[in-house]
Amino acid sequence: MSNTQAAESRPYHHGDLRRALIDAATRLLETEGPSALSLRAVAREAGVSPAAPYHHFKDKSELLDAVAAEGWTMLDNAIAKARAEAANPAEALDEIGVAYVCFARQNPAIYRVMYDTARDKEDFPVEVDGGGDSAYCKVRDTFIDAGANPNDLQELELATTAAWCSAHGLAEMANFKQFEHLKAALGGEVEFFRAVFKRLGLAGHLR
Amino acid sequence: MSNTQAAESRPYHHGDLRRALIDAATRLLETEGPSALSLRAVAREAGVSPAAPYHHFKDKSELLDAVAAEGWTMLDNAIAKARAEAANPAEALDEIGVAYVCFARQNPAIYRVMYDTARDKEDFPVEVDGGGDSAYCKVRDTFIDAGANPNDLQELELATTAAWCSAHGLAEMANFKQFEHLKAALGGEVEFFRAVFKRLGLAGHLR
DNA sequence: TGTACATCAGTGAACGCGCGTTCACTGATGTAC
DNA sequence: TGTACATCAGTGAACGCGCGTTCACTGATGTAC
Repeated sequence: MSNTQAAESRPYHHGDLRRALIDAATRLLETEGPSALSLRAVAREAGVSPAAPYHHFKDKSELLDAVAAEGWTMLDNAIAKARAEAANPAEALDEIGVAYVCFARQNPAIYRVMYDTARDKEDFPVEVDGGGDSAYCKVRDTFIDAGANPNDLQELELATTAAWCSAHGLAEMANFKQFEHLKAALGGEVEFFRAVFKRLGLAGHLR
Repeated sequence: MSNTQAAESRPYHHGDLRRALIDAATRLLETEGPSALSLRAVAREAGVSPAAPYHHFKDKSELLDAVAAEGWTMLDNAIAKARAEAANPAEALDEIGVAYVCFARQNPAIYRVMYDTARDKEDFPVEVDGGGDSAYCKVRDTFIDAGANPNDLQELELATTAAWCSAHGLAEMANFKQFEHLKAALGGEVEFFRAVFKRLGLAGHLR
């Protein structure tokens, strides 16, 4: 009806279909769940034909990779924020954990895709080596801040791994019904997460 | 060709098709991966027609539930064994963790199905309440053996949850390439798992 | 500034596929008398 | 022990479906002269 090129009319070419497809996939993922995520459904959600995505992604898995990559960036940011806002390094470890699990709880389907694609590649999408600023490195550096010996690399990696696995495990199980009375007793879900990390005492027995 | 009713000829009725279907699903899962697990493929693997499974399972998800249930039983047994064989309660906590992760590593696809069906139900398939002998209860009781106050239920549940989440997280990430040099440095995968649990110090700071 | 043309980003119809499930059926098994 | 019959556990063909991907195409955009 309208011939303006504003919001309601479809543009001649799509401003940025790549972006729109990633957003559409994310939206679908969170509203319909991972099993509903087909390339056709993503195209439908974005309002383009089923063939259009192929101009931006080699195939379906490349789209999923892009969604996952965006998820890791979001998670990186959440961790950086938690670290920056913590009062001290020991608290930072707990708060990073809380932020991690909160991210997973708020974006469960994206979180799922992040690990599914990682598992397929048998590859952690965060650089473990090198002085990068990946999420993994941020956690490791926080252990050093908290008093870990920066020269005992093995101990440092074990500590980081242990912390990361705990957070991932909690993230995956956080929605189980069995935890509901614990959450209620502790005054909320976030408090429950914090209590679990405090119980783990991540920074408690550094040499 | 043969008219004996021994192994090579198909029996008139199938001795125990329900069992055979669960086994076929398990086999497919571990050889082809979760995405290959269709009801038709399971029937094919078991050597029956696509409609045959419907005499034993309402639908596909009921088959998956049965596979998952079997997995939980296997995991329960592995945990019971580790607990029984440990020299003392504190060691038992670590060894239960190791046994847990080893089970997941040896049956990755079943493990995946176990948690996928659990997640769909938002339900831990181990009884948390009641004096049952589920895996969860075994871990909790081991904490009591190790000196936890049996009357501080909240602390007890937090400890059990923290331990369980750690094990689950490690199980999901154990195959990532980034851990390979840690495994090598520690003398093997199992030693790596043990080191992570020791680092977590599960029993270390009980009141 | 205007025109010719290559390139790019879409369309929509079509392909072949495997899926979950249903259906009417058949042949073996178990039971009542 | 023998027969009639209900029940049970299979078969195999068929259904409709949505999927990933390809194809020839078209219309808008950008560039060279």
